[in-house]
Amino acid sequence: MNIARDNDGTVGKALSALELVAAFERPVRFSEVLEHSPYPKATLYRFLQTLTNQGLLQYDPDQSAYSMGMRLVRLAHAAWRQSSLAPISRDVLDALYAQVGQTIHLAQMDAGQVLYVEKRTAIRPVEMFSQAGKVGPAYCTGVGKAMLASLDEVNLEAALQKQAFYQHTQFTHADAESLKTELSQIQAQGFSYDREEHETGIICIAKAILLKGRPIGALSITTTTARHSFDDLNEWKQPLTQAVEQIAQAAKDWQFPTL
Amino acid sequence: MNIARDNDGTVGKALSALELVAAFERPVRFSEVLEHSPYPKATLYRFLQTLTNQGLLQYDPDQSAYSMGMRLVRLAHAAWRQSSLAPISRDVLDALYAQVGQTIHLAQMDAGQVLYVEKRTAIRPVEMFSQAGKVGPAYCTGVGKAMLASLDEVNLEAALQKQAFYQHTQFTHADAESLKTELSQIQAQGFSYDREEHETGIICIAKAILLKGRPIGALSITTTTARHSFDDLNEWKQPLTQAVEQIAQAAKDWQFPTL
DNA sequence: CGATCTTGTTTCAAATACTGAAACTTAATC
DNA sequence: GATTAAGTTTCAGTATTTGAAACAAGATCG
Repeated sequence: MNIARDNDGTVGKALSALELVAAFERPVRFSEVLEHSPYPKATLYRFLQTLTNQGLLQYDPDQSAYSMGMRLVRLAHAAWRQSSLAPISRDVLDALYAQVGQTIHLAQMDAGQVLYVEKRTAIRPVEMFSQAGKVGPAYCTGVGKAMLASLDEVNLEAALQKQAFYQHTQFTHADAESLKTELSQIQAQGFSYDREEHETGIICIAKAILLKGRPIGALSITTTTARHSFDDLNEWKQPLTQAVEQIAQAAKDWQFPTL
Repeated sequence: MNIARDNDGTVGKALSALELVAAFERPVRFSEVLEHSPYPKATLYRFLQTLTNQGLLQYDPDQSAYSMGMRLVRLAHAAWRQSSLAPISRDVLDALYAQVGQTIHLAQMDAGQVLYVEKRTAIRPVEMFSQAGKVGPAYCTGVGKAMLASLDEVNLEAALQKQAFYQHTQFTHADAESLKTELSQIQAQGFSYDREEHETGIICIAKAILLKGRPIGALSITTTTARHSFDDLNEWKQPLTQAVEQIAQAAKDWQFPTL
């Protein structure tokens, strides 16, 4: 998964150890981490100690297990506030949600994957980190394809390298070629669609948010095949476009960092 | 602020550089960071490069400015899910909120500070990272004092070292002595109060969540002097206690990592 | 109950990566 | 076009990291 990120000396290695712990999604014992680690015992041991010292990991002596540390939450709060589209998009999303009444996702790109930074849903208007911070694949989601379609040659190739092309449903793109064909279409029409490519029954229309020609995020309106047809999606083109433009404008004013 | 965290070789130093950028709460240029950094130019430069490579920072060539990276949000998502009380407390908080109808905070300890991991409010039921991940002082908040009061000798001393004792209002504790006196009271009565110590007009009742005698978090019900008197707070003792116990039980079942 | 195995922690010399003054390159300003 | 400021690279000296191996501390077994 992380191919090109480990070339950064001690810091890079320590972070890859952190990522290792994160992957378990539960507290893990030292030896479990060791099994999945490329580093020798002593080295990994010191990494985990350092990370724990630094508050990026937590150690529970009772279970003798490591889990992710709360310092990350604090740091992410800073990241979310200063580098995510979420804070500047709040009002726009509220308005859009009021208008269309469907589930809305705001996403950004991270390491070839889609990272959801904000969401609106009927049931629970906003869910915390349980939703924000979640990652998803780029090659089979509306927001993912929208962003890929407006990447330049170089960045696109890099991103495509990282796609897994796992066949989630019968509609999922199987390879880069097939995906590329759709990307040019998306580029032409300005909208991207998810036609049950990620999950059966789930469809959406999405549009990239551009700043200086580069995608800084994407916005999508999601529904189910039970409630709407593919054609219905197009009825949201106008409100979606308006919301995207408002966010783009806000980002421009806010001197938002380009990807 | 970070006194004892820098003794961890390269990783610790790099993280302190990251924290430096976080402190600005906006994109910063290299030289701005340098001014506030203890490291020489070349060293800091390499740190920022490494952090950027690793996705913990983002670099915007147009503004030539660094900001916090999205990888942090992804990592924090993992932390929040596996190490915060928030996921297991969701239903309890919903029920408590339904019952008392006041603002509710769920917090944990991080480096002597209070870290809010979940919240319920009337206006916007749950706010994302804009609320979760926020940090506050321990010495002058209900949740902070509740947790301090149930710490053991050693950890308490360590935590007290880190308190700023900034005089937010006329009611704020001015020093460790004064605070300690109240802590023993809190310990005796099992509840902690914020009597406008952090913000004028804001009062709350809080209670620590214990696991094996150690505080793993705290829960508070907040209101204003305009709407309630100090005595009114005691009417929530029962529901608050119940919620705290439910969360403690859930944490026990979940083998929640102790601080 | 002592032996054996498993898991976690520490040691230490060799190898490596980090350090930071200084030189250099750009870009901005006058 | 000269001057200053901001950012980037170099390089030898040095401090850190590395990881095999030895060690400790529990568990498990015969």
